[in-house]
Amino acid sequence: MRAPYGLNILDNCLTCPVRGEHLFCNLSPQAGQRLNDIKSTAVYPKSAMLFIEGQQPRGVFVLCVGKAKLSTSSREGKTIITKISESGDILGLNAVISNRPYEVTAEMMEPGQANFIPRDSLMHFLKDYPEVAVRVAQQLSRNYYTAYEEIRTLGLSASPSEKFAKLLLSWSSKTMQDDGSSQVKLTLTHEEIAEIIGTTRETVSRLFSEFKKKQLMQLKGATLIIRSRVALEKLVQS
Amino acid sequence: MRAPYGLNILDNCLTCPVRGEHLFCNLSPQAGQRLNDIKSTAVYPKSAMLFIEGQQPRGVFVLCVGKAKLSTSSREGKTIITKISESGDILGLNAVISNRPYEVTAEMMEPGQANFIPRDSLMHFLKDYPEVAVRVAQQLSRNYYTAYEEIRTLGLSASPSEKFAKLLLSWSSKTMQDDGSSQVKLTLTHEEIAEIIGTTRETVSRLFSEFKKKQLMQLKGATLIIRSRVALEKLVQS
DNA sequence: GACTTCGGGTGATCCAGATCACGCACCGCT
DNA sequence: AGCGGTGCGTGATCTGGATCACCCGAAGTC
Repeated sequence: MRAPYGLNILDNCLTCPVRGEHLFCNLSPQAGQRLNDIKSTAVYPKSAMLFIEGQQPRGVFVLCVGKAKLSTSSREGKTIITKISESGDILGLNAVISNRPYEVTAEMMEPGQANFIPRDSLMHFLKDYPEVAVRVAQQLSRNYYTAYEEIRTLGLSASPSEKFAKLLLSWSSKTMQDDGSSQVKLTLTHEEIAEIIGTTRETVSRLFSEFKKKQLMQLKGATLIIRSRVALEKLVQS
Repeated sequence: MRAPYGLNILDNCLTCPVRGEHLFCNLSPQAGQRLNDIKSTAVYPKSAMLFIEGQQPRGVFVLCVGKAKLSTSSREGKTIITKISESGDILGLNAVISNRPYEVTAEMMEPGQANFIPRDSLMHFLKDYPEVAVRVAQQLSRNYYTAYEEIRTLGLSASPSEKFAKLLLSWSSKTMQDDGSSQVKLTLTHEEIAEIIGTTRETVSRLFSEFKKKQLMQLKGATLIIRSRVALEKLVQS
């Protein structure tokens, strides 16, 4: 299914994986060249940690292949997953720009590959190519919006069912069909889903049963079929 | 107590209110001049809305005098306050940079004054003065950290008591004494505090009694006396 | 084959905090 | 005074999920 990772894709890894809409796309030739010079590529096994919450920011990672989960933990070990990053995403940008410790832990969920750009090189790069600095600002601002959405979800939507419905909707919007239904490969465990919506594994289990019973979704093997977005949206308040 | 607001302070309003550490400080003379040209100043009464969640971004506001509360609401009217902004803060920057609707509502909590910079002017300003663009990126990144803290608080710390303790700590850190105690003027209603920590007014009332009983704090008129940070910190987990 | 490990399902119990429902003090009215 | 509005304190009740405690099946692995 997924493209194999290997040297053959290294080259186009920084060059606009899908729709060419990400940070380092459509740069001037010089900027592109410079970027190529300062980046280095590495392959990571499953469960590899790109960086860990609290570490000093070494640099940013541009995820090329594989998914990574971003999470924070409290001292007692409670963990929340704030984002599942995919190919093309830039990880660690905030920490690097503001020179504060990484605020999350980034862990590969499957074998994959990423470009690394050291902090110093990146900062110089931004100084030399102001066009890129503006792009970075916009990227940061998008990150902020995502975070804000998260705040709204956590702060405004009370019940686990609501957050679960939101999560399903966010999944379904990626693979929309014309008739309003959609199919998603379910790669997360109940435990992980629980950490995303801030509840317990048991509750997630019960939510699955409940939603199936209510005909909101259906499960065939690892394929999740979302029946109607409309019904889900009714569950979502905020 | 608070300095009166009036024309006499207009001029230094953009020039580094306290420690000169904010976005538009220490600019080159040209940049400073340009900034002066594109800004305009206005006075706002209590309860004035600088902008409202969902509006198209007209521009940014630099708060000069007065406090403003930033909040989001769900459709059913549940509201959370995400930040109490004070003099020197820049409001609406994210929306303007990314050209998305304002993600919060900004409402003056007391009469005050702010500089307004229209979106277009600001964007041109950033293009012309790349040094400032980097500063903006850093400011955005700080905003992001604040948002992230909020997520941690909402997502990781379970109980209202914990969040309340956190809030008290954040207040106390502004006016620290040597002996670890501190005094704060309490300007918020229980209702507002409830909206900050995501609970109900009644619970906030009970938290006040509880914390007083536990000798964690004391209330003299509108002055809140925080006894020991250490004890509060024990309540805070994440 | 016997083992552990991991993900998942489900019932029973419990409790913090939301909700409801008051009463009370204070302030600005006219 | 008399009145409404607003903020606060507190009891009584109810309930959604966390927690605990199992069991089960599938997939390694020795």
